[in-house]
Amino acid sequence: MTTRAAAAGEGRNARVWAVVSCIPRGRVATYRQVAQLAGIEGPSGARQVGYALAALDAGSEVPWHRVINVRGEVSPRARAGRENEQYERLALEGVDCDARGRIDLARYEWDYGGA
DNA sequence: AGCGTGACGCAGG
DNA sequence: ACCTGCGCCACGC
Repeated sequence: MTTRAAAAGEGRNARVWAVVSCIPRGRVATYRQVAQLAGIEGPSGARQVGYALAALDAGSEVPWHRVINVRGEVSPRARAGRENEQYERLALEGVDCDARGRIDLARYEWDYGGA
């Protein structure tokens, strides 16, 4: 599963995790946004972020649940069950989604420039 | 040194 | 608004 990526040796994934850790509670950021803040520019930057989060270790202090896709949805993962956890964690922070499982980005998207 | 794994975003229809 | 195809990089074995 290629997890536990660079637990000690920090590479690009650590960069992503650092950015995600900066997302305020009650806010969400898109993969694309995290990629940009992490300095990963490119058409597939968001994917690189997804890879980095996928490599995150369970029990990590990184608020990975605050990262969603541009549609305002939780990206479907390989392992079923975790997806629900993400929505649950967000709900605990006051981030709700509609019946379709979509989060209002206009309302919850992290505005790093306004803080 | 090479292959498989893995949480996306955009353009086009 | 929805669906489909394509591009992409880091890490473990």
